[in-house]
Amino acid sequence: MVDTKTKTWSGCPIRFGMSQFGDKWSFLIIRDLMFKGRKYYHEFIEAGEGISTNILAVRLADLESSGIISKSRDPVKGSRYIYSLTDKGMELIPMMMAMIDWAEKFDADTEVPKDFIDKLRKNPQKLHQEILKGILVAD
Amino acid sequence: MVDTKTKTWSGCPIRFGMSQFGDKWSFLIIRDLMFKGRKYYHEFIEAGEGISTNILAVRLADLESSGIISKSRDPVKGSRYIYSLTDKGMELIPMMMAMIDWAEKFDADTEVPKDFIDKLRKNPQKLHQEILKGILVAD
DNA sequence: CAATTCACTTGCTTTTAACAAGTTAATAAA
DNA sequence: TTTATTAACTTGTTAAAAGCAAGTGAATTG
Repeated sequence: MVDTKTKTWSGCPIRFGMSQFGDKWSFLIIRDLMFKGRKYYHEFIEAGEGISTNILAVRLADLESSGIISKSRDPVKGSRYIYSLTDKGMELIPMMMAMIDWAEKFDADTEVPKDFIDKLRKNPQKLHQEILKGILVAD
Repeated sequence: MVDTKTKTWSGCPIRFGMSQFGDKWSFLIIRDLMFKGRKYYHEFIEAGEGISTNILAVRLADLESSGIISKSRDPVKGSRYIYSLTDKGMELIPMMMAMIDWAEKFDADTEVPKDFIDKLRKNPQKLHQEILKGILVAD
């Protein structure tokens, strides 16, 4: 995506957000990095959402050029890369938590672990910190 | 959009959110309704983002069928409709506020009124209430 | 050093969005 | 009481993006 048209494409914060991560696949990649512990290309593919390889490559490149994620060689296995959220990406945690909170209210089929939702509603800042520290237990 | 494929398309809250409002135009329409006081078809067109009429019609219909917005005849001028956020739509306020907060931090060009940002950071619940009551002064 | 794994890239088909023009329903003006 | 006008869409066509399948090239393992 990364919309380059729309005159200057700035001024409005929502428009800015959309220009940086405003599509389904970007959200799902950020979710994987933020909550699911996924960090490799093949893990995003295998997440089962059905993203195609070319689209994943473009989204990862876009998110990287937006400074939301960063890419580095895996020191353990040099043939692969590790993707991770930058500070800028991590600062999307509150927005993602708000979205999870909303979805849990309105979708009966949404399966968020109970203690995650409890923590989210009782002590969001603590949950935020846990996610930052990577203590979060992946569901 | 409204993705009907993806086996059951439920379980994950982020995926659910994406299925209901997960594209640029939906976000911008919600923004217009939530913060800009726009409520007519022509106002969304004239918002200047460049949405085309057919896409706007589809997005409005999708958001309505998701229960995020509702549509009714304008009592003053019966030839037009009024679109408004439902309670479900209003509950997206925290998510939108989190997004605005984020964008303001990372986009130098984002122009959010200072008192809006101040309120957002000092007393988000009060701001939330003001938006609900429609007291919000459009920028 | 041959084979394999991982991370893409390329080419083609299908779907979605953008653009322009036309249609319909409800007032407002003549 | 036609006639025009405004508002809200539809429809048809073109352009762009996504989905799919197969191929490529750099590491690393056997």
